Parts: sequence; structure tokens; C-alpha cells
Amino acid sequence: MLQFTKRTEYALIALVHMVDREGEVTSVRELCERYPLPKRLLAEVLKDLSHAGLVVSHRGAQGGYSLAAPAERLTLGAIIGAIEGVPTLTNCDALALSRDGGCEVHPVCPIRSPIERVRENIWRLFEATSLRSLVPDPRAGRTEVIQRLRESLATGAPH
Amino acid sequence: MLQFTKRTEYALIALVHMVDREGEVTSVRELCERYPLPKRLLAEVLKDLSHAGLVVSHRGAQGGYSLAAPAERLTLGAIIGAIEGVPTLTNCDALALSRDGGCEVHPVCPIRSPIERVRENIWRLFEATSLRSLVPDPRAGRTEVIQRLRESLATGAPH
DNA sequence: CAATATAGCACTGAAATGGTGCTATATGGC
DNA sequence: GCCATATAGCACCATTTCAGTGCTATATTG
Ligand code: SF4
Ligand code: SF4
Repeated sequence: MLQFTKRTEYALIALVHMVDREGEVTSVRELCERYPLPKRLLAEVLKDLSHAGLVVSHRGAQGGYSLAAPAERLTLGAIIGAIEGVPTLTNCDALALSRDGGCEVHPVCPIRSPIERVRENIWRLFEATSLRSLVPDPRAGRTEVIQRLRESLATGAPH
Repeated sequence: MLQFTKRTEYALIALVHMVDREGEVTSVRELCERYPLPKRLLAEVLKDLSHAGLVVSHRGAQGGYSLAAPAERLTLGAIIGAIEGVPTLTNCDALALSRDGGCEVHPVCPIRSPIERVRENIWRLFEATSLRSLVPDPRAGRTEVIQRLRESLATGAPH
């Protein structure tokens, strides 16, 4: 439905929270005390982020998670990719997988390539959006997203 | 999963096909002879497009559908909106609906506003993408999407 | 009137997603 | 050493969404 999953939203909430406490270690319990989220599910999400290398886990008492890189370097694209996988936007890509998983229309599909262009643009937007730019009231960098996107569009021509 | 539904893809295929035959009337049968799509489902999709005013229906024998406007005026945004509804990207919007449908996190959600900005950008991209620009080999206007988006970004600042 | 084609509406089956159970393992403090 | 805390891993169920179909009515052409 062209919508972020709850898992992705939870990941973003956790990460934005962690930006405010950059350098510190944040546990799932802390997050759940602050936001009314299902603890176990949030834990799964943090695990995924850890697997993707976006956060670093610290096990044991006093443990938790901390950002694996400065908030400027963590992009929305990387976050979405970690939780939902790289957005496909179409179903063509299933072709590369199981044999009969491919789209029947593929050979005569008139929209494959055009849609791919749109997909690239969206993905580019996500990649150009840093985690820090998602933190409310950064005071500076309010227009970072737009600026970066514009640069990105200027260079990478859509095919 | 941040992906178009099959219905939307089918709509795009039908519309792109109709651009090639602008001015003519295209029936669901014709479309199904050309592309291996489930006829009944495609019919439902065309109905939706008709309801949204993107195509004009012609009932009875020799009937079918024709574009309701030049392909330049039909935007990807309008098409998606017609089939899937306006993309919400988050679930906040459910608040406006049933009473207990609202998100629990809403009052303390730190990502609502930032995500909204992202949503605006994506939506803007869709609005800036005309149906004609989705037709393969338009010869001209290959970069129309990028051009329009750039203009759009230059004027409408993201809030 | 018969053939074609859309209009409308509800329904089923499959897949994705939200959310949970349970067990193992690592760390810090007493 | 032992216990409380916290992540790791993995499977599982419940809900929602989505793809696809059934059936009937209505409009148009010849
Ligand atoms: S081939 Fe065409 S119809 Fe099939 S999944 Fe790709 S874009 Fe969609
Ligand atoms: S309030 Fe926050 S968590 Fe809830 S749906 Fe909106 S963005 Fe997502």
C-alpha cells in the first residue's frame, strides 16, 4: 500500500531517540518507558538494525544499543533497507528468485523500465535523507534533505 | 512494504497502452489479448479509474475506455490515488477515522512531522510524473520528470 | 432480440504484517 | 558464585491487506 511498516516506524522512533542521546547506550526497556510500543517487537526491530550494522549492541546488564555511526551518516535508505529490505516498488524482481515466481507480464510489460526510473528517484530521496535531518528541530540543516536531493538529481540522470 | 499493488501496475499498463492509442476506445478484452492479465481484475481496476475520472467509459458493444485527458495532464499521483488512495506512508492518519483507530504513540511520537516531510517529497514526485513521461521512448521529454521535480522543489519548501 | 461490454457488489483464498512464546547467552553488581 | 538484566535466535499465531472470482444488472450496437 506504499506505506512504511510499523517495524520501520518503530526503528525510526528508536533511532531518533538515540540521536538525542548520542554516545550513550539505550535499552529497549528505556524506549518502552518513553514510548508506548510493544516491547518484544521493538526488540526484534533493534536486532535487525544491529544485524544491518546501523546500531551496536551491548549485551548483559546495563546493556542496550548505541548508534554505530554519527547521525549524519545513517540514511533513511539504510534504515528502510535494514527493516523492509530494498524497496522493489514492482514485482519484477521476484524473477531473480524462485523459478515460477516471475511475473507473467514481464516479456511484454510496457511499464517496467519507466517504473524503474521512479523507483530510482524515490530511493535516491531516501539515501539523501540522513537520520539527523529527521530529528525534530535540528535548528540547522532544516533544508538538508531538499538540498541533497537537488544535488543528487543534478548529477545522477535517471535512465 | 513500500511497493505498488498489482492493481496499480495493471492500471499503469492499461493507461500506457491507451496513450499509444490516444483518442481511440480500448476495451478490457483488447488489453487482455495484449497482456496476460486476469480479465476480471483488470476490469475492476478500469472501473476505479473511471470513478476517479481518469478515463471515460463507453458502455455497450464496441464500448471500452478512453483517456479522460491528454497524457500530459494525467499524473502518476492521480493514478495511484485512484487505485490505492492517497499514500499515507505512516499510520497517523487513521486518527481522523474510527475512534480507537488512532496510533497510541501519536502524542509523544518524535517522527511524525519529519516523516510527513518525506511523504510530501514522494507525493510531489508522483504529482510531477505525467503519464506521458511513463510511456517508453517518448523521444522527447525523457528528462521531464527530473525537470518538473526540480522546479517543484525550488518553489515548495518542505515544512 | 442477441451479442458485447461496462456497473456494482460481495466474497474467497493467499500472502504480508503485527505481535508473542520460549530458550539461550552475555554482562554487571552483590 | 549467583542473580537480575538485557540481547540473540527462532518459531509461531492472529490480524490485515491484497489478488482474484462469482453473480447480476444495465447499456449499446446491429
Ligand atoms: S513485469 Fe511489469 S507487470 Fe510484471 S511486475 Fe514488472 S512492472 Fe509489474
Ligand atoms: S504517531 Fe508516530 S508512530 Fe504513530 S503512526 Fe504516526 S508516525 Fe507512526
